[in-house]
Amino acid sequence: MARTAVQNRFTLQRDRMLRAAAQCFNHKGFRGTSLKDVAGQLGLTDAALYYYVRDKEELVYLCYLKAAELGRTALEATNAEGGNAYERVRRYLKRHAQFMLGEPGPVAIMSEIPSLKAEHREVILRLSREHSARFEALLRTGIDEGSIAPCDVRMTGNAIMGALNWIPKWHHGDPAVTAQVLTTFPDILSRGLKP
Amino acid sequence: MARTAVQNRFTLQRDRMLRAAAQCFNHKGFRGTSLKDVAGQLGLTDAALYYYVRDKEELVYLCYLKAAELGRTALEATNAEGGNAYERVRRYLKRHAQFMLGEPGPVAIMSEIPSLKAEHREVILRLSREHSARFEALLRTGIDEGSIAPCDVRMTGNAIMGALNWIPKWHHGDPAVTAQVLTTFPDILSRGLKP
DNA sequence: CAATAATTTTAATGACGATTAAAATAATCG
DNA sequence: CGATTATTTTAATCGTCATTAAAATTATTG
Repeated sequence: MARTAVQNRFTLQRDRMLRAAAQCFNHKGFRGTSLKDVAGQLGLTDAALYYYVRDKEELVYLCYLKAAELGRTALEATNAEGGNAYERVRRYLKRHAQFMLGEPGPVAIMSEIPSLKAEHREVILRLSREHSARFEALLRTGIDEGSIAPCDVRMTGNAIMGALNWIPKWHHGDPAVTAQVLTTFPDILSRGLKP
Repeated sequence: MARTAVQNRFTLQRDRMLRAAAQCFNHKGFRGTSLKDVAGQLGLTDAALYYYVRDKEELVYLCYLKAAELGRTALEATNAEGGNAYERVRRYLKRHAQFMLGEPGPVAIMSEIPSLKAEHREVILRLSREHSARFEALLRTGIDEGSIAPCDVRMTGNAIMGALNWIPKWHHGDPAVTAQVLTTFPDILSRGLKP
C-alpha cells in the first residue's frame, strides 16, 4: 500500500513534468528549453527534476515514449470501434488531435529525434515506424474495400501526420481555436481520401 | 564594377551560409546547431561567420526572411500564370515544395520564431501573416468561382502548410524521395479541395 | 610590386546551463 | 514523538558555445 501510494505520487509528479516539458519542447525546442524552464512551470528548482529523471535526454525520451503510446492507443481504440476504414481514419484523426491538444496531453511532437541518444533513438524510431505502418495499413484496407481512394499511402500518411504535428506551431492554447481544430481538422484531412 | 563584384561575392557566400544554416536548423533546431556546425559545412571556422552576419540570431532571421521571400515569389509567379484557383493552388504547392527541397533552397522551416529578437520577430510574423492571407484569399477565390469546395480557409491553409513544413522532418535528401514528394504531394494536398 | 581592402584564423573572454553532492526540509510510519 | 524515507534546495563544478579583438592571410587594384 505504501509502495503503491509512493509509486503513484512519484509517477503522477513525473507525468506533470512530462506535460510541462512537452509544452516547453514544442514551443522552444529541446536545446532551447532549459531545465529551469520546465521546473519553473512546476514551481520547482531545476535540480529537483533529477529526482524524477536521470538527465535531460531521458526527459525527451519519456515525452516521446508517451507520445508513441498515446498514438498507438488512439489508433487501436479507433479500430476497435469498427466502421469502414474511412470512418476509422476520421475518428483516429479526431482522437489524435484531442490527445495532442488536451488531456492527457499536451503531447510532445517528435521533432527532435536526432537529439536522443542512440539507444533511445532506436526505440522511438521503431515505435514510430510501427505506428506509421499501422496507419498505412488502415489506408490500404480502405483502398481495398473502396472506402478510400487509391493513393500513395506512405506519402499520404506523411502529409496527414505533418498537418497534425504542425498544429502546436501555430496554436497557442486558445480554447476557441482548440474547438475549431477538433471539428475542422478531421474533415479537412480526411476529405482528400474520399473515392 | 569593383563594388558589384565584391557585393556579389559577399552575397553569394552569405547565401551559401544561409543554405547551410537552413539545413542545420531544420535538422537540429536553432539552439541545437552551433556556429561551428554551419561553418564546418562551408569549410570555415565559426568566427568567420561573423564577417557575414552580426550574430547567430541574425542568421536565423535572414534564413526566415529568405523563406518568406521565396514563398511570396512562388505564390505570385503561380498567380501570374493564370488558370482557375484550384489549378493555381496546385501549381503553388509544387513550386513551394521545389523551393523547399532543391534550389534555391534548402529553405529554413519557420519553426522557431520565438527565438527571434522582438524586432525581427515582428517582421517575420507580418510577412508570414501576409502570405497566409494571400493563400487564404486564393482559396476563397476558388470557393467563389466553384473550383474549390467550401471550407474553413484558415484551417485548410494551416493543414496544408503543416504538411509541407513537416517534410524536412522525415525527408533526408534521398533524390528518389524528392522526386516522389514533388509528384505526389501537390496531388495529395489539393485533392481535398475539389468540390 | 606596393598598398589597400577583403577574408579568415587564432586565441581569449564570459555567460549560460546541465549536472552533482551534500545539506535541508517535509512526509510517513511505527 | 523519533526514526526513516521521500523530496527539494543550495552551492559548487564543468563544458559548450557565442562572441570579440587582434593577427595573419589572401585578393585586388593602381
